[in-house]
Amino acid sequence: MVENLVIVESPAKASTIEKFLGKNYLVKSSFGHIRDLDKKNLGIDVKKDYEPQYIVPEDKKKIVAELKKLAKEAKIVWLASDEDREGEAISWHLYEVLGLRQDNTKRIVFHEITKDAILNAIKNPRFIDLNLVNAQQARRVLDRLVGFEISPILWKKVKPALSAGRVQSVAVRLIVEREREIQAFNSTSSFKVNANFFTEQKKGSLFSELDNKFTDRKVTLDFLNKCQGAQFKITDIVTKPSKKSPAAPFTTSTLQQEASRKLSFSVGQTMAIAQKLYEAGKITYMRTDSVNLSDTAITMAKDVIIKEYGEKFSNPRQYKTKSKGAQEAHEAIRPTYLDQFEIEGSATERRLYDLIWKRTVASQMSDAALEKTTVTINISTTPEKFIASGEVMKFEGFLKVYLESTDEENEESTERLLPPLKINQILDLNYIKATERFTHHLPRYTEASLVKKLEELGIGRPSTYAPTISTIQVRGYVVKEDREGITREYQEITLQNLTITEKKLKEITGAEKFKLFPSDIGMIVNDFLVQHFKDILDYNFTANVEKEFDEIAIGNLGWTKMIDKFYNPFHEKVAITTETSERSVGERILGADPVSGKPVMVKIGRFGPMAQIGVATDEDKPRFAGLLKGQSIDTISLDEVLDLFKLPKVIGSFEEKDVLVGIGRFGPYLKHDNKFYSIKIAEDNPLTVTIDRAIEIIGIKRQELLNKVIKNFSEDANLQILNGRWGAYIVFKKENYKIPKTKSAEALTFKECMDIIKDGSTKSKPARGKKKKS
DNA sequence: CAGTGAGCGAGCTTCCGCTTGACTT
Repeated sequence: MVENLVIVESPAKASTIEKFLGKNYLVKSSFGHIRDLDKKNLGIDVKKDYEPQYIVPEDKKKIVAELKKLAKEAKIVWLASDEDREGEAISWHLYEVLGLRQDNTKRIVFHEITKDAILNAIKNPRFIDLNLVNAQQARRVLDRLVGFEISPILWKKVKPALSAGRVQSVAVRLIVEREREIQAFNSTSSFKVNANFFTEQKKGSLFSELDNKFTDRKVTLDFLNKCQGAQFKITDIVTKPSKKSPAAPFTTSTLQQEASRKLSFSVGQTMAIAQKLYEAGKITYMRTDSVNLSDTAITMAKDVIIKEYGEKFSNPRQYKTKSKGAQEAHEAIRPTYLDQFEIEGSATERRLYDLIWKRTVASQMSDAALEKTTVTINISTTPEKFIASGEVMKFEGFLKVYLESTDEENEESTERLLPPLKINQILDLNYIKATERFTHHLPRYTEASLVKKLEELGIGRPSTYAPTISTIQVRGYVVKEDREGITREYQEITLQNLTITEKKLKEITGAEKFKLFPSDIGMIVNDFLVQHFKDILDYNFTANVEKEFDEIAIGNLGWTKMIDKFYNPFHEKVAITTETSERSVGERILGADPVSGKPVMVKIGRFGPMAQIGVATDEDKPRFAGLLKGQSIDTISLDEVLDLFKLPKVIGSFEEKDVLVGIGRFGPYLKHDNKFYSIKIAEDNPLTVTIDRAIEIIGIKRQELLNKVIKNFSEDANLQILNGRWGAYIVFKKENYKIPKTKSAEALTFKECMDIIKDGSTKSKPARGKKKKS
């Protein structure tokens, strides 16, 4: 029997702490929350003052039973869950469920996993803070009420199995509104003018930009005409020191952003890799909103920096959090041992570790010192000026290790090293080039930039960013995809050797990679929610209720009182909306069909977005067509819809059989000789695909099928060895069998195959259907 | 796998935040 039982939230933490505490302490983990509201119904007795109906979920019963047993044997139970709202609630639930008593229970907290911090916590126990617990109950109950009362309205009015919630619905709203801004955006163009001068007998060159942009071609030409034969003189040189400071150590959100920008990881991937590193003891806890480093970490960093880079590079500092609603129960994300420059592990683990190491070390290094020089160049014939700017690094500082990336698209910079220059120097013009540039719409969100935005709004927590991003995609509100850019023409006008030449050039614009786009369902659900639940969809809703949770946490407000004030008007709104709102299928009438005169509309059907000509009556059946991937109810035009009804059609013949192009359940396809061939929208347009291209597609598919077969057997046509996604496998009568790793697929004989089949142990199970509930 | 598409409708779906495994393909 052990005298002291310590309960923390995470098992990795438990084993670390146990080492610090010695034999008299047994450290166990609760694996997060051990109780939650009943899931089968609302889980709240609204009539009994919102009494929560807590149950221990199935997958937590085992750990609860074990803790209960250990608690009974221990003299003192130390509740050491995190020091935040959720952590306090975990301690309280443990207290209740394990049947603890005041006299044998102590509540302790620490923000860093160091021996000093733990021992210090043990010396300063307190009791469970019920006000903080109540703030958590209010948070929990509010989220349940919002989610479980609004979602069923969506099932009724839009589509079954949809969901709404305080966090996810706002995330979707951000994406829908950004998309609409982008659709409404009108790009304008202007001419950016750069000049390049010779210096020092044509050895060097000086690059500069005009302090003005011209709105059209004519004004630009006028300007260039004036510059022909003009004199260019340096009138001013200003040199100013400047500095750059390192970014704060990683939190969950900034780690997700940097791993996305620098390593192209999705937020889910980043968290999965970080979890591995954490469990291996390589980094501190990865779900945190704090930028704090422990004293030991700061000392460690200082030692490493002085040893590796020298005294001048060291600048120990502590950062302050800027994010709204941060609870700072943990340290920032950092390497456990800063003197471990690299680690063993998979490539992604090593890369993420490297990123964390650099960020942490850089945060403890000196500012970089720069010198910025701005040179003004007058033009004798016109008041505009050219500006050349240069930057010289005086001291590298933290930049030796790491520089944070930004979300902005990389605009070409004119800042570079300048050649030696003097005031009143006359410059010899090489060329002036005016390039037409277009204004940009705001960028679409990536997973990581959406997390950043949510954090700014104080919505969601480190532990939920990745799951939220996943939920809105799983529900089909949002898709992450690439979009190909379009080719755009732009003009370039050059003055060189006293002649002006004009060129038309082409560039690709608007290409997107791994960006979040709202789906039709996402837009319809969003519009419905914004219309009927404006206050909950408000970007400040969370911030406002957080203020009330804070009041509850300091004992100024009763939690059921707060909920009551929210629930009464909310529930009434739910009832009214259920009663009176129209079914919402996002129907949009685009005009009349030029052939029949019947109305043409788009809306959400049973199987997704569709177009329809005519309305169902007793004698008339409407015609239907599914929308293509990439088309949206919100933006599709009448012509595009009419095109959809031109399919299916025969586009020619091949091997004396018709080739048909159509759009089916799984997108556009070719049909030939009763076989189907998918058409990829990114590569071909089903409406304009030619017979020649169709034959090519058929050929490619046939070749793929040939490559797929590794071996046929004359003994039995049912038996084949095929090449699949996971290597070679055996197919026999439509069942798949794995090939033991010891055998080579090509060399297998008929008998060996039949033995494998008879044995049956490597038979693959049928593809998993819908997840069974646990 | 491939031209579905409202109306009677079984029973089900859903929230946010703590934490890790179980699972194939």
